[in-house]
Formats: sequence, C-alpha cells, structure tokens
Amino acid sequence: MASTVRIPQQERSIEKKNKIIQAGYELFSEVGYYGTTTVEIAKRAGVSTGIVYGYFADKRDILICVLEIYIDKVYQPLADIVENAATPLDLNRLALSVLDKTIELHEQNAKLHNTLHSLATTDEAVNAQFINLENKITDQMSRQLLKKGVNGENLTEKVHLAMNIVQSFAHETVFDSHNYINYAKMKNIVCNILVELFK
Amino acid sequence: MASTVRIPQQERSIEKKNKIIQAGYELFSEVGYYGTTTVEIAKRAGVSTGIVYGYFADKRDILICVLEIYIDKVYQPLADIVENAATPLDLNRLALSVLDKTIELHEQNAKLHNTLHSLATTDEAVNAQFINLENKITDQMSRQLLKKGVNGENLTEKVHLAMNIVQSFAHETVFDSHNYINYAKMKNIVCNILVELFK
Amino acid sequence: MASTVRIPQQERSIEKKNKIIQAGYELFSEVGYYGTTTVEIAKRAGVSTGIVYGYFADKRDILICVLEIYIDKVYQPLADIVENAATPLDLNRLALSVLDKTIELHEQNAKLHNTLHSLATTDEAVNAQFINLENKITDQMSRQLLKKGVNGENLTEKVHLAMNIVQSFAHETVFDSHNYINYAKMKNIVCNILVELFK
Amino acid sequence: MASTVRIPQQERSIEKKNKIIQAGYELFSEVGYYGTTTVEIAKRAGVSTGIVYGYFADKRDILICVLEIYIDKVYQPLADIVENAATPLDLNRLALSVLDKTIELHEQNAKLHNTLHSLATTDEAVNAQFINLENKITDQMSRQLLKKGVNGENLTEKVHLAMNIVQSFAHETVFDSHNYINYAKMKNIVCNILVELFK
DNA sequence: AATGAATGAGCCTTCATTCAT
DNA sequence: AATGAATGAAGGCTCATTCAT
Repeated sequence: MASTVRIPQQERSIEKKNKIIQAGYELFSEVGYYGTTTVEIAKRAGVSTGIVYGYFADKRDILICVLEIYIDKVYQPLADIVENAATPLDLNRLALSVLDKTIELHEQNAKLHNTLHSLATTDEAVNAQFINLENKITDQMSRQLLKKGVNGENLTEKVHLAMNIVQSFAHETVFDSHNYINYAKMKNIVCNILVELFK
Repeated sequence: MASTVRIPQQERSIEKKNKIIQAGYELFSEVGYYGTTTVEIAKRAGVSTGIVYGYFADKRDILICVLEIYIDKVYQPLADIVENAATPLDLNRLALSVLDKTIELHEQNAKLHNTLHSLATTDEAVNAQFINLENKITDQMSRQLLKKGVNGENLTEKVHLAMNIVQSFAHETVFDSHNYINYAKMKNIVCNILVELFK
Repeated sequence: MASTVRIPQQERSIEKKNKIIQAGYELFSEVGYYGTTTVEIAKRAGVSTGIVYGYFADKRDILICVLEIYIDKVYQPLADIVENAATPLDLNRLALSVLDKTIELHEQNAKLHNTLHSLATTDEAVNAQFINLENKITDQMSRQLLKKGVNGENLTEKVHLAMNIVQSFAHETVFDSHNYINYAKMKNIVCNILVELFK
Repeated sequence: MASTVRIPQQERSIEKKNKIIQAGYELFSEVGYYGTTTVEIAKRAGVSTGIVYGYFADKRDILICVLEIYIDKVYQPLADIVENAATPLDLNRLALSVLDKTIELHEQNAKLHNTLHSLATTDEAVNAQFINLENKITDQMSRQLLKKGVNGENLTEKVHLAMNIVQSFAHETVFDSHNYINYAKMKNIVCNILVELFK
C-alpha cells in the first residue's frame, strides 16, 4: 500500500531516495521503462532491492518521481531564460536562446521524453502528472512575458504552442537526423515563427 | 530467426498476415506494446498462437509492420490533400483542411503514435523505419507543393517543420486537454503560422 | 483473471490437471500450504511452472481443488459404510466400522486436515467450500440412517455431532500420541457414546 | 540463534516481552501466522523491529510463547470450573457450565486455534509444546474429578475425550455456522453425552 | 500450413532477519 | 538495551517463444 511508503525525514534518507530516482532516471532514459528492472535500479543506486520498496510504492511510483524531475529539468531552465530576459524584449534573441537551450536539454533527455509520453498514454496517473506540471510552466511563462510587455491576446495559447513547436524542433534536431534536412536553416525558420508569434 | 519467416505468396496467407498486423495495430493502440501479448494478437486475428511466428520473426517484427501502416494511415491522407489541392493554392484553406484531417486521424491514432515514438527510442530498427517512411512523405509533399507554385527555398525544411507543428497541435488537441487552452483560437494561430511559412 | 483459466476438455488435459492437484495434495500434506511453492507443485506434477497457471487461476485455486478431493476422500467412504450397512442396523458394529475407517483415512490425511481448516479461518472461499461439502455429506448420511430405521428426532444434529466426535477421536489417535492415553479403551468409550446417540 | 536470546530479568524487560507476545497473540488470531509480519508485531507491541530478536530467536519462537498463553487462556478456566464445582457433583450443571465457558472462550480464540493446530502439523516443536500443555491440563482435571468422587475407571481417557468433544462442539457453534443445525438442541445432546460419560 | 498446449527464464514484490548507530 | 533502515533470498506469476501433433 502507498500508505506504508516511508517518508524520509532525515537527510541521509532523502539522499538515498534521490539516488534511487536518479538511477531510475538514467535507466529509463537508456533502456526505457519496460527495459529496466527494479533490481537494476537498486544496483545502480547502490542500495538493496528491498529498500526501494521502502521509499516507493512500486516501480511506477519511481517513474512518477522521475517525471517530476524531468519536467523541472526540461522546462524550468526555459522559464528561467524568459524570466531573466532583459526588457524591452529582444524577441529574436530570446527565441534563439530558448531554442539553443532546448536543444541542449533535449540532447540529455530525448529518450526519456519519449518513454514518459508513451506511458502517459497508458497510465492515467502519469498523464495527470504531466498535464499538471505543464500547466504550471505555461502559466509561469505567460505571466513573465506579459510583465515584459508582450501582447496579452491569446497569450496562453501562444505560449503553449510555442513550447510545442520548440520541443518538436529540438526533438527533430537531436533525434531524428533526417540527413536531407538543414537544421541550421530550420532553426532560423523556427526563430522567425516565434518572433512573429509574440510580436 | 528472421530467415525462417515465411514470405506468404498465396492470397490466403497474405490475408492472414494482414489480419495479424491489423490485430497488432488495434491492440498496440488500445493498450500499448507492452500491454499486448502475442496470444491476444493471435486471438484477435482469429489465428493460432503458433502461426504468428510463421509470419513474423517475433513480436517486434509485428510492430515494424504496424508502423508501416501507421505512417501510411497518418501521413498519406495529408499528402493526398496537398496533391489534390486546386491551383493556384489557397494556402489558408489548405492549412485548415490539413489541420482538420490531422486531428481526425490523430483521434484514432494518438496512443499508437506515442507507443511507436517511444519504441523508436529504444529500438534502432523501429527508429530507422520511422525515419525512412517520414522521408518518403516529406519528399512527396515537397514535390507537390513545388509543382503547385510554392516558393522552393528551404522547402524541405519548411514541410518537415510544418508537419511537426501540425502533428504537435493535433496531439495537443486530441490528447492533452489542458482545460485552460482555447483550442479553436490555437487552431487559428497555427493556421496563420502555416500560411506565413509557405507564402 | 479466473476467466482465462483453461477448461480442459480433452482427456490428456484433464489428466494433467489431476496430476497437478495430486501434487498439490501431497505437498500441502507434507509441508503445508505456505511451505509449498508453485514451482515445486509443477515439478512434482512433472509439468512446467507456466502451465500450472493454464489450469488454475492461482495457487489458492489449486488448494480449492485439493479441498474438494480431500472431502471426498475423507467423508465419502464413511457415507458409503452407512449406506451399505445391513438392516436392521447393528449400531455397535456400524460405529466400530466407522471408527476404524476414519482412523485409517486420517492416517493419510491428518496433516492436510489441519492445513485446510487453518486456511478456512483466513480464506472465505475455502471456508465456504468446506461448509458446503460438509453439508452435503451430513445430509446424505442423515437420509440413509433415517431410511434404515434410526429415530429421526434431531437427527441432523446428531449426525453432525457424531462426525465431529469421530473425527476428533481419529485425530487424537493418529496425531497427538499422548502416551498416557489408552486408545483402545478410548475407542470403546466413543463407540458406546455413538450407540447411545442413535439408539 | 536461540542461545543469544536474552532472558529478561528486569521487570521492564519482562513487560516488554509480554507486550510482544500479546501483540503476536492478537495478530496471529486476526490474520494467521503467515498473514502476520514481525514488523507488525513490533509495531503493535510498541517496540522496535530489532528488539523483537532480542527477546525471541525468531518468529516461530513468538508463536511458541503465544501457544503457551493460548492453552492457559483456553483450558485453565475450564479446569477452574471443575476445581470449583460443589460436591457432590451436579454433573448436568457442571457440563453446562463447561460448555458455555468453552463457547465463550472459543469465540475469542477460534482462529488462533486453527492456526496453531495447523502449525503443529508442520512444526515438531509446536506440536511438542501442544502435547505437553494438553497433558498438564488433562492431568489436573482428572485429579480434581477423582477427588470429587467421579468413578476413576478410564478417567484420563474420558477426560481427554470429553475435552475434545466440548472443543469440537464449541468450534462448530462459533465457527462453522451450518445454518441447518439447531445449536441449542445440539448443546443438550452434548450435555447428555457428558453426563453419561462421567456418571 | 496450422494448432494451442507447454516451456521456463525472468520480473516485481515481500519479509524474516541483521546491523550500524 | 534499543532503534528502524537496510538486506537479499525467495516466491507467485507472466508471457515470448517453441514443439508435438
């Protein structure tokens, strides 16, 4: 039962819990959720099999925690870029920064990205978590842009769409490697789209 | 072993093979790859468990075939819309048609979409197949647009990007249901982006 | 799911199912329910681990089947003795026959007896099965005794009680081996009680 | 190892040991031996997991101690009733008192009764303890009855048998609930048997 | 070419017991 | 004497794949 899961209060315990999440993060990224066994997670985290179930209800529970970190790792830096952008906004520059950062982040997380999205399809809790965290980020970004003088009309929709486009492009760049695509040119095109969007 | 996989020459055999692929298609869509057992595929296809391994090397081999159909089902109708568009092109109208069609298609295939992309991450063969089939479609569309008078500069990149944006939007619409998003407005925004892109 | 349990229709399958039940019977008798693993059951039955779950929903399901056989093995012979007793009834003789038979049967089943009764405590389905099958036997015996001229007053209660006393005595004889008890004398005492009961 | 088990000399320690036994008693009664974990026993006893192994060699060792209490709780009150019965004995009254008391006791201990008997089957030490403690009680009762003027012929056998019958009846009453049995009538029958037995 | 029963390796999870503090 | 986090062996069960028929 979930209620029997230990809530670590001491630092050492929290550290151990984080080690397990980190191990899950890595393994889910490398070989996917179904390619990872709990025994492997424990081994990589340097703990015993049993204690994993002291910190998590089950394997899926680890995934939920990994998802949380993933979202933070992937979206938060982008939100930060927006937040720290100088005013008045140089949209072109901001777009480029966001694109570069997203590509960089995606390089480290592309596989996990797919794994998580696939599981969201099957698992309602994962899906809910995803939606919830995405909401938070969208909201955060929208408010920052508004504050920095961007036109508020349909802003939420625009932000959401922009995030999707950027993600999509980063994914393309990092992952698909269609060799007939000139990604540098594509980046410029995406950049223009973003600038037009928020002008 | 793959080498022992029968290549069905007779009509009845081909029909049976297709039934298995169709069953795989449905089940992978409904409950994902890992939620589907080969026994279930056989049952749904109305064949015996054993014969599945007469037509396919293994479970993954079925997935590869499902992927082929998926790409056809999802991209071909869009390519057709472009191909059948009247000249001179009414870009706005074309964009709307494509968007509506994509949403419609995505409604039937969203889960499979995620499943396939996730597996592409882990499985090189699946990934290769994906890239290969996407290339084909991109190429096909680009040539059509060119023929219909669209500016050829960076066309491949633009087509690819457009497809990603459209997919992304359709996915958003069908799947995520962030309740603060006004999808009708978002659709208009996407439409404008597309029109601008190919103007 | 229980619904996926194969219902064996062919003789060979039924034979195999019975082998598994028999293996369960033996192992549960020897080392108890919790001392038995499904792998051991399979091994003793001469089948694979997997196929056990083709015939039974789970380990407990095997137990339920074992219970059925147990009841038949232990009660039915007693019911038969009553049924075949010559009329007019020689109560003393009948009592002795029943006692001897019960001891004989208990020698083979004492351990399982305890195991099953203990599980009935924890497992509602096992308990229900037990009660149900005991009812059947009590009813059967009562009707036979009535037919053979035994006084019908409170007959069901008497039969039930008699069965309990006989069981209890057999258990004592076979199992407990309190060395200060003279079981031959005890048998006579029990015999007298039974004769008095149905006189 | 058993040799490392602390023999508590100080009062506080003895108290703690008893708390653990009590917790074991309750849990074994409620959910059986295999349904109880040592962690739960410790928790219910209000002690740490580790210290349980300071007082007991292993889980089974707790059971042995629970068994001791059980026997005391279940048989001693009956021995007391016999001991305190007025002379000359009113056998009918004594039998009724014993029956009522046994039912009352069984209501609190039926599950544990089964659990213990089942384990006695598999575990020699448990069985030995059982036999030993039953001997003590039988002996005690026999001497009391003799003192109060009951015929000494085969008295041990009769006492043992009587205890079995009474237990069996109480178990039936408390536990089985065959709904076609009139337990009030059955009680009268049992009472008569007992009176006849010691007359 | 076809069947579907059978195989058995492997997975998630539990829990009696230990041990660092 | 006491704590409770940690260990890891072992169990129930699943399912991709094989094979006798």
